[in-house]
Amino acid sequence: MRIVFLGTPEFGVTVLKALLESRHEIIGVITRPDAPSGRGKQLVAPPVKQFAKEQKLKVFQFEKLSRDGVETIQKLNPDLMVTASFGQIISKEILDIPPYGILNVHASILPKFRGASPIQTAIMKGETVTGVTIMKTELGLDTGDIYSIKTTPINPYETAGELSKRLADIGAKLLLETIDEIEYKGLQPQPQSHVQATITKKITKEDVRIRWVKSDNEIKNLIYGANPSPIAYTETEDGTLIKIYEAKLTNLPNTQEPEGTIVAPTSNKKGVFVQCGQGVLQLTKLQFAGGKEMDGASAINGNKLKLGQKFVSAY
RNA sequence: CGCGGGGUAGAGCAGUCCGGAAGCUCGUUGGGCUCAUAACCCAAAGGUCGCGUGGUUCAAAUCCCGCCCCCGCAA
Repeated sequence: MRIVFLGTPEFGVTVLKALLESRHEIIGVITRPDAPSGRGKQLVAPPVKQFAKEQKLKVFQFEKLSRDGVETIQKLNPDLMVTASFGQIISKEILDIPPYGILNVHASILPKFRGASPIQTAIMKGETVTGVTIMKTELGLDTGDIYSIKTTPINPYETAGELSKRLADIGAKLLLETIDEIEYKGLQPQPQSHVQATITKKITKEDVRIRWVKSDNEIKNLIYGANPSPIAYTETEDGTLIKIYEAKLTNLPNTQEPEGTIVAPTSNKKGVFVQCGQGVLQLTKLQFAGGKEMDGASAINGNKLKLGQKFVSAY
């Protein structure tokens, strides 16, 4: 089929790549405009654009697709369109263009975790299973009828980045299979159970501030769900910001210290062990402003953190 | 020209303001103690102090000039 692909970040690249290696023809790629990013506010192209350019595909960027892109898509005249974390709403006018409609690759088991951050949210909520859904793109937010679902377990110490990569691979494969079924076997989509739907919002800086009153396991899930972006953090009482990349559950008994305190481990091993609302969590990879990521022992060795020191825990 | 921090031994840091013998906590190697150890004791190796083979000086990690690299915030 002649396909127009719409996507923006790395997740989309994986899906686009799979389509490119398939029997289908990618007649156009639509992505969001370059945005100023990083130090110095340089314009950076979205990953999908970078990849598509390398592959010599036709790339179109629209500030607002529904407003500016209708004519372009009409001219391309695709059989099918595919979205994978595109990040923009698609108007009815565009939805009606391709005869096979628009398929969306969503990284959750719909109707659970609709919205912007299904992968991160699944980890933060301590889910043990997640998956990918191939569904019809509609006017609503991830409300379209479902064609197919594939599930996968979430590993205990899996980061959102790792999970995202796995789900992208799974999603890409499932998408191709689903297109085949639709085209050759006339697969029909099934409506979602809207009453059971849950929505995930964009993860904010405030969401990933560690609240030490929570349990060690909840905090661990927050840390892994926020990795590699935006990264969970805490701060010392003098206002030093510390990013936490990785942590380990310890099984150490609770101490008498208030939550957020760096406590002594049972062994003489060095490390950053923090008393949580319930349980003691070991911070194994952290980063201070201006520095690179380091392990817990290094933070202690360099006197960056000391035994008995407290992280701010009340907000 | 968005704001800011940093580059000193394998790791994390101090020393830089007020130039004058390269240090700290670990790690590594060897030895000792021990039933044993990631614990403890003793010893050793390991650094052109980011680069210029730049400038000032009797003397530069430290002051001045230029360049490279890393990172936090904000977006």
